[in-house]
Amino acid sequence: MKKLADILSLELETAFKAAGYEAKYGKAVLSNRPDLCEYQCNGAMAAAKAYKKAPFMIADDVAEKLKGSRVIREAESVKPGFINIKVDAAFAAEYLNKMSGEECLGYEKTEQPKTIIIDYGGANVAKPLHVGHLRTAIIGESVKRIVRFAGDKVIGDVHLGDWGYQMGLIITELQKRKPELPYFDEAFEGEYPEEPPFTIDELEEIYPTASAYAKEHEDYKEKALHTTYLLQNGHKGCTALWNHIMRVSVADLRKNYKSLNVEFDLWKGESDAQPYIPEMVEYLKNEGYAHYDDGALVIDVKEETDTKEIPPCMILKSDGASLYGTTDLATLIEREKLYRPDEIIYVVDKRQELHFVQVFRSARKAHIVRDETKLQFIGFGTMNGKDGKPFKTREGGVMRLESLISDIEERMYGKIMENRAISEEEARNTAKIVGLSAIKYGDLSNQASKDYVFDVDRFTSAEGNTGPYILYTIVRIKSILNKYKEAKGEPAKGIVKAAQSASEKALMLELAKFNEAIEIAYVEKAPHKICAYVYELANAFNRFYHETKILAEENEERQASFISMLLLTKEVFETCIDMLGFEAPERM
RNA sequence: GUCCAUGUAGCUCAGCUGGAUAGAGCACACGCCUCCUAAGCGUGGGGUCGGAGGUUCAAAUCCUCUCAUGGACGCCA
Repeated sequence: MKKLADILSLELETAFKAAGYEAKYGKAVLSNRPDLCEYQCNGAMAAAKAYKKAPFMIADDVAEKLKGSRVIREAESVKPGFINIKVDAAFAAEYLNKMSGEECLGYEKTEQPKTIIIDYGGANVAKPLHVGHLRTAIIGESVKRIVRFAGDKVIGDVHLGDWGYQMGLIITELQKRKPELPYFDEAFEGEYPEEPPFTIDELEEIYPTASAYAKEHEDYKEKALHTTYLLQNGHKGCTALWNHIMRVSVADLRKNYKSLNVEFDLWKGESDAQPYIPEMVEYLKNEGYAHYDDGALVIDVKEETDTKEIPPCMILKSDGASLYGTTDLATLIEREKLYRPDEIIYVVDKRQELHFVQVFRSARKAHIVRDETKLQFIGFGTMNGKDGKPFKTREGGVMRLESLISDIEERMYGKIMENRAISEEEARNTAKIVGLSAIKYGDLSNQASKDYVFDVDRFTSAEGNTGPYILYTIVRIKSILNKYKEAKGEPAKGIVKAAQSASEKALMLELAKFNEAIEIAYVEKAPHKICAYVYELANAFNRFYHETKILAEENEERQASFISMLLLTKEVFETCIDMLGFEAPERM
């Protein structure tokens, strides 16, 4: 359904026209002086020049024509030429009732759904997730959910780092430790065992050990490089081991992502792109898109309008090996072939922006993607500690995601036990839910492209603009609804009556902004806009809550209206936080 | 060196396709639970919007210059 601001604009346009001015000046925007009005129109000042007339005279004319509007209850012309607007309370109630009857709470889904691939996560096989993987997972998941809600067909791809030197290292280290395994016996003819020769814990220990060892020992490093080569060229034993590594590691990754409420539709990796590379390289050479420069095969991506030198995109190193960009281009070939996406969104650290400029330009130039395929880079900033430097453990190492999460859960658990007398099991469970909201909201409430300070105390504190504060608000609503249900049965939707108090009306207008907030977040792919909206809504609700006795209200009709509004508020909240990637507990 | 981003209250951040007195939260000082979860609500102090010019009736917002910080700049991912 139409956004409230648009409905108001329509009224204004009509009024401007009726008063003899161009309709385009009649645009309603949210008031920046809530003490004076709810919406405002600045068009009279813009029109003043065109009509060579004092702005307040125009505003007067328009305000006069707005009298009798069903939507606008009050339109006042003020000082230089503002038109201050108050929405009709009955109309607002009507609007909410319509909202609660609609599938997406009044948000209009896109008419022509696009197919969009979101590339996020980027976990590395056999390496534990660490805080560096947090932002892409959280932001990517939220963008995915927003876009999906908006009606597009979305495919989330984790795009695993599952190919290359790291795998060679792991296999080499395995051979050193367990040389008797059949995978290393070139004469072995039988079936390899189904059981992997290691556990996930061993696997996660093996990589850092091997990596460190290789740096010190040249012969070991060469062996690892050779093993990588063997793997990439289909060596039987290596491939079998690689499959084991993949299975064990991916199972563990799934578990970890699940606890973050992050779900991928595709578990593709760099290895999936490899089969496309030889043909792609031939194609690039034959068609003249790529050429040799300093021994390396590159694609020139410079453009006339560049303000700085953009280096070429490298396809093959001078030793013939492929690179990051090669895999990315080959991945694009696969994606075009399998999914024909209208758009591909990469949620990646912003420091990689140049790399993606090179890849995108190469893909266009060489027609690896169709001209109409949109390629978008969403770069996010660094997660810093309280000292403003990249987030580290107290010892200065990289913090594993698991420990970060359990730290936060522990904190939330303590807080819950302080405040409520509930079973340990429920407290643990609630701590998980609330803890996740603390982490995610703390991240998402910042603009993605900026660096931000990850402050555990602040995020978990539940005072101010935090996940726990939002959840607390929702829990309050649930509590009232449950009590009402016990006493009077199932609450009824869509019977909201005109507001009678200021805080009630403020809440209603806040609810009515839902579709606009989602649209902005969708267009800008900006989860923090949803956070801002949810926070405003929570404030509006809590103010209303404080001065309104809902369950004690004696007027049945009025109480039913309150309850109906609460149902809608809860639904709006839950829809929003679902887009942020977390949920609310029953109690906290 | 070149290019990009950022700079808003003591701290953490919104606002940036120009509009009225620049907003939150934390912290600080107060006030509010015989009443639906006080993890709440309210009141107050706190600002050269990094600096200087310019465009405009109107600039935190647009343009130019400048300072500070961070980042990226062909064989890593």
